[in-house]
Order: sequence, then structure tokens, then C-alpha cells
Amino acid sequence: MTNDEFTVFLVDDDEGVLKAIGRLLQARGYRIQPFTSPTAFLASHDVSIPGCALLDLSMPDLDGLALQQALSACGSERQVIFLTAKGDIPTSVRAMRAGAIDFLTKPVNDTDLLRAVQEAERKDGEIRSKAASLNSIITKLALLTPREQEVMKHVVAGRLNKQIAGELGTVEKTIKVHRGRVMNKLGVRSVADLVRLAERAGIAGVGS
Amino acid sequence: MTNDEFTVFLVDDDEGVLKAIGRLLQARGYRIQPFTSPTAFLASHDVSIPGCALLDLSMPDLDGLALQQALSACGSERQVIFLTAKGDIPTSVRAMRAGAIDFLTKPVNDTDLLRAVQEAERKDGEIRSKAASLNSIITKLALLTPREQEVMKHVVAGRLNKQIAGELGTVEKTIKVHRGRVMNKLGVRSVADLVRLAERAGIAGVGS
DNA sequence: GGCTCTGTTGGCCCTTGGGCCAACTCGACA
DNA sequence: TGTCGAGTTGGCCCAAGGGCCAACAGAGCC
Repeated sequence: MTNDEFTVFLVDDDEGVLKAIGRLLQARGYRIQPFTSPTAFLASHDVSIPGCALLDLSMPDLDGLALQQALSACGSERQVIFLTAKGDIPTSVRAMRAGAIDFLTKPVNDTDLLRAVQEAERKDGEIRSKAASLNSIITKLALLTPREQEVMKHVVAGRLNKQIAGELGTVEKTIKVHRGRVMNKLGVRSVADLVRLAERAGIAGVGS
Repeated sequence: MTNDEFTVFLVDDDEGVLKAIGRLLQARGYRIQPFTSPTAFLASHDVSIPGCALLDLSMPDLDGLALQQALSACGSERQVIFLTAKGDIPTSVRAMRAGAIDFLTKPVNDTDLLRAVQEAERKDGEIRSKAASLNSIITKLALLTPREQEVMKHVVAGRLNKQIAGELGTVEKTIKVHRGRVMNKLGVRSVADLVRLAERAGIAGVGS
């Protein structure tokens, strides 16, 4: 599996639609995973696979909007494109507000469908790249011992070693050592870099 | 004019609609500015007034979508709600993708309309508060002399005074003075605070 | 010609940061 | 029981940050 592969999860209870759309997308180099059942899709869903979901709106068991909600409820940021024969405006508005990439009507124009999938691919890539960068930071932060993390928060808050020592009930020298280790382990050479790293990781520092 | 006033800019070529919706919103405490012409609205539009635009989709001269684009094109972040008698799904999707709060169909349900206006009010407040906080930072940054701003960028980038001096063709002592003045003028007491302030202002620091 | 703002520099002195080496305690683990 | 990681502390020394006072140059303004 190469990095630039992108899978479209096709969910539609009409097998004819699955085949037709599947062929179209495969011809353009996309991988396809077809599902006739929304629950089967949800059950086997792997968020780590780059891709998007192309959902029929009206399906047995779970309709498209509910499936979209179920996806985001389980922490997935899977991009969703809707495809429907009998949608209405309020439904399309709800779908778009819930973050759908597009809301297409059957019979669908190939151009529109491909544009939507391309947009989903772009957004998915963006999200994954942000997640990857955040993840590499979190990984490095996990290398710090609890005490080092504590010291780091104070440093990021702009405290002097002496102040940190007072608040943590120890002496300046100890803080210096922890501080040095934090800088080494995180691979930063200035407090400025440390602060930026902490900001990206969403670390608030220590209040007043 | 108190701070908590919120104006709904009503744009519809049907005066009956303007009156009816105007009464409804005024009864809920909203200020109203009605326009029968989209171009008149655009021409007199004041982005500094907290509020949202409630636009008819099909109007002479300029239709709703074009008006929405014209607003964002002229740098306005005015929140837009659409109201239409003859919309379709593709149009609603375009409107929502362009950032509309809602896309309502006539005859409109009072509850839906009020909910959309409330959401617009929330979002407008959020945007204005962010803009205000950014603005106060920009104002403080404008107090710095050009040289001080230059030194600040290097400090934020994590450079040592000695390095900055080398790159700016001066001596360490001079940098110390500028640096001290930067900290004073911006009212921060640590490099960490300075870096956070710069990040919020979108200042990148100085490349390698 | 004075005056102010900006940018510059020097000296002096103290605080803070931080590297290197060494040492100790304590709990976990084999 | 010996070892290891984590946390701690000390001494020594040097580099870097930064406040205070003083001074000077050039541009722009009244």
C-alpha cells in the first residue's frame, strides 16, 4: 500500500449504483470499498485508512445523516460526500453544516462527483498531515518524565528557575537539570522553540 | 448604541416580506435595516456594525449568492442567512460551502429563522472578539520602532543577542537595549509571553 | 538654533541560564 | 542483593540577560 492511495468507501443499498460509481472511481485510480449496509460499513470502519465516504442518503437501518453523525461521534474525521435521489434543501443544509464535502443528487454528473472526491482527498490529506505533526510532538512529550513535564509547563509559562523551584518545593539547581533534560529530549535549543512546540501541542503552561 | 445590539440587514425585493420578517425580529429585540435592493445594501454596508444579513436568493441586479461573494470579496465577514422561495439543492450547497449560516425556504418557520439569527449572532460575536484581541496586539506592535520590530522577530526566533547583533550589523549592547524596550512597550515580562504574543499576531520570526 | 525621537554605544554590576562532574536516595525489577 | 531509572543536590565556572547612568549622532520639527 503506497502512501498516495486514497480509498472511497461507497455505501449504498443499491448494488447497481455501487458498481457504476465503483467503476468510475477505479478508472480514476481510486481504491474502492463498497458496502450495501451502513452498519456493516460502520462496524468495519478503519479511520487510519486515507479516504472518504460516499454515502447514499436513504438507507435501511441507518440513514446517511445518522451515519455521518455516528462517524464523528466515534471520533472519526472521515470526510463525507452525500449522494441521493430524494433529498431536500433542509437535509442538504444539515449535512453541509455537519461538515459534509458535498451533497450530490442522482443521477450524478461525473464531473461533480470527481470534484467532490478530489476535494475530500485534499481535506483528508490536510487533516492527516496536521494529525501527524501533532502526533510527533505528543510522542516526544511522552519521553519526558512526569517531573520534567511539570518543569516544562512552568518554563513555558515564563517562570524563572528560582520561582519554579519554590513552587515545586525544590532548589534552583534541580530545576536547571530538569530544564536542560527537557530541552535535550525535545530537541529544541531555545525557550522560544519550546513555547511554540507547547502551543502546538495545546499545552497551556501553568496559571499565574 | 449599546454593545449588545445586533442588527439584521434584511435584503428582499418583496416589501411585504421585509415588513413581516422585520416585525418578527424587532419583537425579539433585534434592530432591523431593510433593503429592497441588493446594490443599495452593498453600497451602504458598514462592516463595523455587529449583525448579520438575511438575503433573499433571487433578486434583481445581484442574486443572493453573488451578494454573498461580493461581501466576502470586500473583506467583510458578515454572516449570511438565505431565505428563498425557489431554491434548489445545488444552490443551497454552494451557499453553505461559501459559509452561510443557514439556507431557509419560504414560507419560513419562525423558530428556524430565529435559531439561524441566534447562530449568526453567536458567530459574529466570536469573530468580533477574536478580531478585537488581534487588534489590540497589532496596536501594541505599532508602538515599536522599525528597529525594535526587527529585533523582536529575531528574539522570537530564539536568537541570542550576540547572534542578532551580528545579523543586524551592530553590537550586543545595542540589541539588549532594543530588546528591553520591546519587552516594556509590549508589557510582557518573559520571552515565553513575547513568543505567544507574536504567534497570535501571526509573526513568523526570522528564518534560520 | 534648540528640541525630540530613534538608534547607537560604553561601563558597571548583578542575576539567570546552563554545561560538566560527582554524589546520594528511593523504588522497581531481575 | 545488585542494578537501573528518576529525582535530587552540590560545586565550579562561564555565557547570556538585563538594569542604570551616560553619551553621541542624525533626522525632523517649531
